[in-house]
Amino acid sequence: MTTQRPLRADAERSVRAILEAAERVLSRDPAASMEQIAEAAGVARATVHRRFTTRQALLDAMATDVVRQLDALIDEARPETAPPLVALHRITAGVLRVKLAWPFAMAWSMDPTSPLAEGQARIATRCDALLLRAQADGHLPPNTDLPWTRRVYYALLGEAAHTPTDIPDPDTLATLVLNTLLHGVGPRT
Amino acid sequence: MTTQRPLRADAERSVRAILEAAERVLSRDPAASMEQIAEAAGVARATVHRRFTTRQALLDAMATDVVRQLDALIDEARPETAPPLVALHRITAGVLRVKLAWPFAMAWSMDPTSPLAEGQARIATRCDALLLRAQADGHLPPNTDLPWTRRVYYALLGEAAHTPTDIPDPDTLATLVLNTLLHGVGPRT
DNA sequence: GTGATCTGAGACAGTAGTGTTGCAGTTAGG
DNA sequence: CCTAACTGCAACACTACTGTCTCAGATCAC
Repeated sequence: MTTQRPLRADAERSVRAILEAAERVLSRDPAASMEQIAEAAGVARATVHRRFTTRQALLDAMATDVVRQLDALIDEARPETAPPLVALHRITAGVLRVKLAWPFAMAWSMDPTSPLAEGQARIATRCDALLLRAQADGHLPPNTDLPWTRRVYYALLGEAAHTPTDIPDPDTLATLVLNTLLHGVGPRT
Repeated sequence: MTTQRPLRADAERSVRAILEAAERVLSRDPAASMEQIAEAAGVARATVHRRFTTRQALLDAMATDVVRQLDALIDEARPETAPPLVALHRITAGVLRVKLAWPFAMAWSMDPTSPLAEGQARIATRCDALLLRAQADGHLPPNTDLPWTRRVYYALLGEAAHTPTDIPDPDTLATLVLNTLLHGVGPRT
């Protein structure tokens, strides 16, 4: 939808500026107009429509970009070969980085009404596979409810990314998320 | 804003129908128009505007109603006298009931951009007080991060309410939420 | 029953956003 | 350097929603 033949350098710059501006503006107000996005990007409204024929196309581009980042980040964590908890920590920190930089795109791309069911499902599957490895290593009980576990994991990620403190460290947050996921907030016996 | 002198019986009925229709429609599409809401309520669009001068007024009324339900439900759980975990279970089940019946109003009333900061804060305070009692009874460790605990609790409530299964039982869900909150998904040692 | 209140229907003006187009001027790239 | 690609600007048609108003008729409350 967005690319047909390679764009010229300045056009490529416009695309980036628009995507980043859209993130800034929409994370503050999801109903913001194309005009507000254009203004924040420092381009004319017509230019936004030239690069993204429709508002929906812009949102899709943002979501696609985020999903691509997530896939890449999971690859880098070596989820099939690294020790499960290590891979889990890497992925958690990586996802938090993306969430902190692209909160709107992230939320939208994982929304059930978003047109990225395929990407969502692929990521969920990879997540489940890693959780199964963790289970095999005894970090999860044999009778674990896998869907519930994944949903709790997602929810904790979302919550951690909303931390009010300034400039949170993704690795610290990842530790918090995984500790909470595995052991809850109750006393360690 | 909404009530000045007691409404006539039929007007009261319209108000209820509109509120319930708004919940149905907006939980499917948060951007739905007043016309769609009116149609779902079985009244004319003008009637919606007569009862709620503005779209915002309608949303506020929904949120206010939900906050009132939450306060009542917390009262009934006797959070200051009942054993902390018992009160917590009652409240959890109650909140889940409200969340299942009023998902949109609930989300909107707890949204940071919603104009109900006061109610949100009061409920958070009551929640914290109960968590402190649980801590005093040894159900939470002494060094507990209370805000994080509360946010995890909220997140788990939200996740449990999105359970895809049909007609989930609030008490079963409450047990799941509290077990996960206190012990996580890892193996019980 | 009677008057006050509420409703549906329809029309109205006003606002705001979307997506398109044409054109003159700028910029990138071979 | 010269062409093709890109941009800003301004205008345009279009759609959709909001909020208001009027009025005739239904419904409630006393």
